[in-house]
Amino acid sequence: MIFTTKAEYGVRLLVDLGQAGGGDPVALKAIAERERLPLAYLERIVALLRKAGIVESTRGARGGYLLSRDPSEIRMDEVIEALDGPIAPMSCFIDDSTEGQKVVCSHHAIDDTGPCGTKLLWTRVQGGVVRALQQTTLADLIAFERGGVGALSTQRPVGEELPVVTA
Amino acid sequence: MIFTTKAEYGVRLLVDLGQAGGGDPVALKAIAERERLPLAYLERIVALLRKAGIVESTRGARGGYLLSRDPSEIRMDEVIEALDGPIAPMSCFIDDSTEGQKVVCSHHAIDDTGPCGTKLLWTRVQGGVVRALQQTTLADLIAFERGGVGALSTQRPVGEELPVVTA
DNA sequence: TCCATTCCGACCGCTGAAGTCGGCTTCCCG
DNA sequence: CGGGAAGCCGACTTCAGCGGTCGGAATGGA
Repeated sequence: MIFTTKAEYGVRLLVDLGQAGGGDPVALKAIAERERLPLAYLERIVALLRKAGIVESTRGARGGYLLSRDPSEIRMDEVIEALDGPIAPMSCFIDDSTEGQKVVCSHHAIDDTGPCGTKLLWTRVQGGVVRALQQTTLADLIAFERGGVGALSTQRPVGEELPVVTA
Repeated sequence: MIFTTKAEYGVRLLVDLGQAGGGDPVALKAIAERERLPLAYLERIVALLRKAGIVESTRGARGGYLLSRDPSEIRMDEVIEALDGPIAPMSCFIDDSTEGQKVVCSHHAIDDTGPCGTKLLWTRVQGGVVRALQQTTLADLIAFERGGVGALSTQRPVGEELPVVTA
C-alpha cells in the first residue's frame, strides 16, 4: 500500500466538505455518519488538515469545519503530505528540505563510486506519484464523484507545475 | 514507503547479476558481500525471483544464480511485483485479474451511487507508478550504475507499453 | 566423501497503522 | 447562566507485516 487510511479518510472528508458547499460549518459527526467512518479517528485526521491550513474549525455548539480555500486551489500533494507525511519510494530516499529537490541515497554512502542503480528507479517512480498528486485538485475529485468524468483539469498549464525531482 | 527492502535488495541483486555478465553462476554469498546485504535474507528474496522466472539457479558446489534473460528484457514492473506483490495505492484498490484491468473500489460498494471520489486519485497515482516501472528495464539500471546517464531508454516506443489502468 | 551451495520452513522482535478512550475546552442557545 | 453540542488532545491498545535469523535438508562438483 502506498497510502494509509489516514489519506483515504482525509480525502473523503475533504470531498464531503466540498460538496457541502461552504455555507456554515459542518460537524464531524455528520461527516462520520455519511461516510461511515469512525468519528474518534476522524478527529485526529482532521486535526492534521487543520494544522496544514487546509480546513478551518469553529468550536463550541453548532461548530464544525470548513474548507479554508476553494476546492480548485487545494492540490492533492499538499493534502497527502499533511496526512501521510512525505511520500518516498524507499526509506533511503530523502528529500532534502533545504529548498533544493536534492535526493540522497544513503547506501553506498561512504566508499562507493557512483550512485546505486536503484536510485534511478525510485526517482522515476516518485516522479510519477508526485506528478499525479500535483495535477489533481479537490475540485477534480468532487466533479468526478458527481458522475461527470468531464471538466477535469487533467492537463494543467505547464507553468503552474511545481518542480519535480528528475532523474 | 512504497516499496519494502525486499524490492530494494532484489533489484540490487539483479543489477549485480547483470554486471557479472552471464558467464558461470554467481554464488549468493559473493553478492551478499559485495552489496553488504544479509545472506540469509537474500536467499529468501532470490527465491521469489526464481519462482517468477527472472533468475535461474544451479545447485551444489560452484552453483549460483544467473539472469534467465537479457537485462533489456527484464522490466521492473515484473520484478517489483515478484518481490513485493501487486502494488496498489490503497487496500481497497483491487486489480481484477480476469484479463481486464477493471478496478474495484470496495467502499460505497452496496448502496452508493457512482464511484467514490478517491478512486480517481488512486487510479492516477497507480498509473504513474506502473508507467514508471514498465518503462524501466534492468539494462537501464545497469547503465545508470556505470555512471552513464545517457543511453537510457527513457522514452520507449508507445506501442510497446502495456495497457495501463485509466480513470 | 567432503564441502560449498541452494532450498525451505519455523521462528521472532519491533515498528507503525488503525483505532479507542477519557477528559478537557469552547461557546451557542434557551 | 448553565447544559449540551461540538472541537481538542494525549495516552493507550491491538495487530499485521516487515525485516530479518536459524537449523537443517537436498544437491552436486572435486
